[in-house]
Amino acid sequence: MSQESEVPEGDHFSVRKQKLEELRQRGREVYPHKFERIHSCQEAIELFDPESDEDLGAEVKVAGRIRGRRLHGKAAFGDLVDASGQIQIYLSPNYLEQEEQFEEFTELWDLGDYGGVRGELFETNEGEISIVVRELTLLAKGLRPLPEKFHGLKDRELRYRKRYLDLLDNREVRDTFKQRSQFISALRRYLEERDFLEVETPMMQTLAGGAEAEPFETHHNALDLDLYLRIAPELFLKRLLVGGFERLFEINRNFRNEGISTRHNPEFTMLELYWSYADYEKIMELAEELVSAAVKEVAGSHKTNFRGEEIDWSTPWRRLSLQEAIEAETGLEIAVDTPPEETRKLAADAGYELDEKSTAGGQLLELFEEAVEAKLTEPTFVIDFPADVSPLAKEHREDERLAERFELFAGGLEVGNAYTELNDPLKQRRNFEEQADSEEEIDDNFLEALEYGMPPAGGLGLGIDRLVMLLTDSSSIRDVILFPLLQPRDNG
RNA sequence: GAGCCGGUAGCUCAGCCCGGUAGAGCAUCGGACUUUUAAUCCGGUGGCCGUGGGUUCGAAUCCCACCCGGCUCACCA
Repeated sequence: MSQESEVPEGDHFSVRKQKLEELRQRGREVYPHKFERIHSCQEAIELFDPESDEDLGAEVKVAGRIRGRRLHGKAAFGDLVDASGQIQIYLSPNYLEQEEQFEEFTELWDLGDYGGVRGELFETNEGEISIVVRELTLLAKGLRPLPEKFHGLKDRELRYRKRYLDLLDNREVRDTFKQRSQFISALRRYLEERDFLEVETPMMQTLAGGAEAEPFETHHNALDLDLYLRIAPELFLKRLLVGGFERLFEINRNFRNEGISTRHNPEFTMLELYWSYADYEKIMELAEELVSAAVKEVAGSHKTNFRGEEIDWSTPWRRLSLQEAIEAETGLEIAVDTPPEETRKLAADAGYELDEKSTAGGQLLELFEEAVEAKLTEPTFVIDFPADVSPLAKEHREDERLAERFELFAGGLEVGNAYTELNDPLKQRRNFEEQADSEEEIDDNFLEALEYGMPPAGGLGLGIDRLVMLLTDSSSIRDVILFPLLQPRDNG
């Protein structure tokens, strides 16, 4: 530096602020507006010609964050990182156009600062393609130290609260979220290519219907109107079937005011699609083609690993009825209309403690969830659910005690739910009335829409977060949601 | 909501059983060093030991409550 160092001791933050001031006093812009980057780090490396006899190769102009720095008196090395990768920069007063930039770099720059670099490519004695720096531009001063590079950021709480640091330090995290994006993009493309229309329906609803879940409540001031965040888009998407859209889908958030777990975040992403004139058989074919194609596209293979087990997404997928699934796992043959107390007793004898449910179907479902669900590793359609737990599904064409409904499981997780949609407005009203608690309001506007005539249709819901968990071998849903909900803290 | 585990320097971690006044590596600061790459060498700074209470002459350490997080379970998708 010019005379004595102006950088006294102190904590990281104040030391860096003083360096920033010192740079400003030297006339340096600390947060410039732009930088004409010409090459990514990766492109710069690829530009290097190992055959050339020249000491110095092509001129490049790169920008990124300084993640490593090795100072050697009159020489210095730095690692410049951008989204494409990283490249080493080499500084020496001999090469810099402004010699004083050398001590700026060694004394006033810090790890984590953003910088732009112009210089020529060369290969070091150790064989690393590097840039000998001619001109150095500070692009943004960092005031806090980044987590240590070698061990990375490990603290789970910090990783969720400060996801930007997690992304900076942990490559797997970056890869997971890239794959999430690619997966959703692949699903969308597949559906668009088949003439499905993407729509958006209300997140804020006066009645939270389409699923059974506790909603979040909110309020519109100007209308003085209580509203709910949606728990499902289903009832609105079906209105659009009435409106004549024959193939449609929505990829968006649902909100459920329930417990948080490794499989549950209060807001989560669902794909829901509806297809006029299709039934649940056709929806099964679509679902397996859609998901296996998207998995293949993102993973490069139909096989993925989840919690140490391989999942093979090749079609066709296994199909078995709910009753078959229960019998295969427990040996219990239980009819859909076996009274709930009896089912509970039979299950208890077989070693399954069930919560009390009011309906026969509810008790059967409980047994399935308890005994079977976690064991369904390979993609499996469990079909033909009890009608009394499927109020939005059409009754089974061969057995009115059943609904034409399937759920999709993989890796022990429920990832999909689908029906031949109920389009009989009178039956739908009866189902709502039978199901509704006395307090609960029925969505009359939806029923009115059905009364105008909804075409026969199949519908499907896919839990995107859980599919991404399976795709990326993430054991917690928080690892596939960039900012999972956490209890707020003072610092974060 | 319940059970178990965890919270010590900016980061990664020891110390806790068995109480005696706070440690390491990286980062940071000062010094040496012109091809290093987890650079190296020498010397420093840095802590309300999650919060509050209790026991004790003395608490990071033992006890109680609470906060935050993780895992398992419950509710659910």
